[in-house]
Amino acid sequence: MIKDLPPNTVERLSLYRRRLLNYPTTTEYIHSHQLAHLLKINPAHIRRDLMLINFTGDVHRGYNIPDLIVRIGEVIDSKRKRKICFVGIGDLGRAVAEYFNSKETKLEIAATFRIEKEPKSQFPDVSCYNISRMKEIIKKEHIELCVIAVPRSYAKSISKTVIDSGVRGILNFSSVYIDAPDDIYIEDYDMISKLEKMAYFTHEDKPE
Amino acid sequence: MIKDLPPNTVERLSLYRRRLLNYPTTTEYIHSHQLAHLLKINPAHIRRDLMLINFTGDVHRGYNIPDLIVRIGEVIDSKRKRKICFVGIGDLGRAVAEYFNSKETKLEIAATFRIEKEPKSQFPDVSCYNISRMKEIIKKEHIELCVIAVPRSYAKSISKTVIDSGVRGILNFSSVYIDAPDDIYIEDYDMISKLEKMAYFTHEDKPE
DNA sequence: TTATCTTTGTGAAATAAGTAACAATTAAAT
DNA sequence: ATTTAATTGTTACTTATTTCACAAAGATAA
Repeated sequence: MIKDLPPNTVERLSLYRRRLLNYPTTTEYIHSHQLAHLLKINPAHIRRDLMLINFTGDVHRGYNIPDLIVRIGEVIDSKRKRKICFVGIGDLGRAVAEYFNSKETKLEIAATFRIEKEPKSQFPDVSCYNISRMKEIIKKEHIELCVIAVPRSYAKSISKTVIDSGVRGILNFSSVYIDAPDDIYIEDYDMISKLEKMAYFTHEDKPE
Repeated sequence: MIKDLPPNTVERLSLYRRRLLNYPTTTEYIHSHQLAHLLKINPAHIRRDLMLINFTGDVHRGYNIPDLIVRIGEVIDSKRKRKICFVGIGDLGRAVAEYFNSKETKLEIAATFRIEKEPKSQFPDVSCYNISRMKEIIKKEHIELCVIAVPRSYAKSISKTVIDSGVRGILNFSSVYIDAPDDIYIEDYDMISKLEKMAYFTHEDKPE
């Protein structure tokens, strides 16, 4: 862990690592502009972020990939494992779950919850419960982080339950307002507003 | 439609409207600080955004809700309907789909695609096809926007197909790099980096 | 050996995003 | 009629984020 990095830098460091983990293992070094290209950002941005975490590269070969992966881990990962649960998020969860099996991450999917009465598990090694058991399981498993992607009508009470259960952070896809104490980290993602923004910036009939 | 609004303003305007549509219908006016509270932002921010779209409020009653909803539509919506497809996104899609039935939106889910050989539709009125039929359907239906949430191994070829089919914008949840021409709007959302960021900002063992 | 070229590391500059502050306004209370 | 109180609209300010631009370093080629 390192001091107080800007939120955007933390997020980018995580992205750098993900990209590097998928980089051809035959290459040992990468230049700032190569990594920048993969992320569609400016090379100076990369250099600046790495400067912030005191990681230096070689003027000619660039940055050593394995070392950088390790360094990013030292900086953004906590020492212990952090447990996550997914509430009502099937497909998207499956799309990202493969990463959670890598030993590079300190995050672990400890449980999933669904609205159906007797849900079947979507992931091989992760149990899936009905939402009525959330509080019990979250406490028992010491789950700290939570992703919520349920319809409006459920979201409010579910968020209340997970907060009561001791969760420290929520990634909220549900588009409802979550009222939480200041020490709970809430990140809202509203897919519809992203789509409406995308619609705005992709249509031609712009002039009023 | 109106001039060139900052991307973040467009996104917020969309959020304002969503919140207002869910506001109790008995209330006709809302103050900047009330709306700000719902969005966890600063009231001045609201006033600024509404200033940008030339919407004025009443010094005492605040902003007229129905009028504001209309004005936001004039500003960010296109005149015609825009069709969207979801690829490999079941649950999250379902969680947001209810909004697309409202006549306030110009967005319409025209099709969903899944990896399974013979997928069943998740939405009452939307057909679901196997991904092999994407190009055909996207062209036939004139689908312009696309949300991709498939596992890594599929993402690359799917994004290529949808771009070839004429889609104008992609919301990419898949964490793979999408190489697209400049006139295609790509918005990447990486859930894992969000979770890693959340983990960083919610753990106590911060000092190095 | 010398010149050329490329890339890092980083201060400075530029841009974007968000917040504060307050005059102007006017309803409601006195 | 006068005061009080609240809220908008807007300018100025602050902070955050991104990009530029270039010296320093050193490999490679001439």
